[in-house]
Amino acid sequence: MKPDAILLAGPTASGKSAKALQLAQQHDGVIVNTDSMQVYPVLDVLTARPSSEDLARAQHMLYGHAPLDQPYSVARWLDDARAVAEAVWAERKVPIFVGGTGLYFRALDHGLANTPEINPDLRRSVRDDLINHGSDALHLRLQEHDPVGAAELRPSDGQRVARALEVVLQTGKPLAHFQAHASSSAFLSGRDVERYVLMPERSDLHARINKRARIMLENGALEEVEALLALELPPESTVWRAIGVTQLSSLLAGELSRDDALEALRAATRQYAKRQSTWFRGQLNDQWKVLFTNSAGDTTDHPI
RNA sequence: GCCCGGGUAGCUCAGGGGUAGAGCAGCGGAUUGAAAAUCCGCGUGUCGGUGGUUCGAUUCCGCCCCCGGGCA
Repeated sequence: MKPDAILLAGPTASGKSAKALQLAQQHDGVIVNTDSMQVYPVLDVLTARPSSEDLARAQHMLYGHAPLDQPYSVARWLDDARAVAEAVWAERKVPIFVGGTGLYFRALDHGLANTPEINPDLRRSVRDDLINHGSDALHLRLQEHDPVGAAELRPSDGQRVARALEVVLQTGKPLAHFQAHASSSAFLSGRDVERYVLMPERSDLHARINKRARIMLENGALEEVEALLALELPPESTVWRAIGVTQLSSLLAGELSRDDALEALRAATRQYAKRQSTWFRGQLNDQWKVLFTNSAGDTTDHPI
């Protein structure tokens, strides 16, 4: 029995790509990227996109398709994912959503609030204020317009404060107003969905991350960052946030030795994997099945 | 062999007669339109070993071990 869709989550370097290929071959599936950085081109190696061998073994969608100089977001991704899923279903195939971005999986499962598109000028002005005046100042403004929302956010959480502020400034309604209303974007609801999350033993995951970072550096990650820098993208481009960009830029600038840059890349990746693990532990519901792999390589599965 | 300097958290190091503290690493948590983002919390330790002085030693003294550097 084929499911309508399969969700495969897991921290970075947990072996998602290999598992995804296995599932794709088993179910005549199409692999759909569910990672916020692999949507961009250029940093193929550094963002650990599937290799050309992997791409040849199954159909892959939403990898490297997002222009670097335009804003992309979970909402755009969710629209793209729905379009892809419908096309895959039309071919009577199974979409397999694979990635490490917890928020994207949350959007798949629960949809997003129906918040209107924010005017780009307003958006930029709020983000500029965040940079120029700090998140505390922004939080004070939020208190005037949306005291309830402000009370729920830490004044130091600039990103969420800015988001709440831009919504209330444009719509006159607090963000919570939109979040409280069910959205129509949870297009998987009512379908037969299998959900898996890969959870390797932490020490094993660290070893895999450390090894992969070295291989990334040997396989052209540095040249990718050089190519990215040459594009002279605006500072607000999301791709600058990809792990490794700052570390390898420092290496290119001569501010870090190769060994120090490698260690910094590894540490940042380990920290990211930890945040991902926290998300999966805390946010995924009992419809998810955990595939736990211990350091001996044995995998056991259990409900989350 | 002798003379210095050093041995304190996973790493780099500070401290000093009342069982110790920073940075980094690490660990836990939050997460609704930049989410690989953003934010919150937590020192995890035979203070090299062993004798001695002392009410009390990681701190002072002796001896031993180890790591640097110098003189031979």
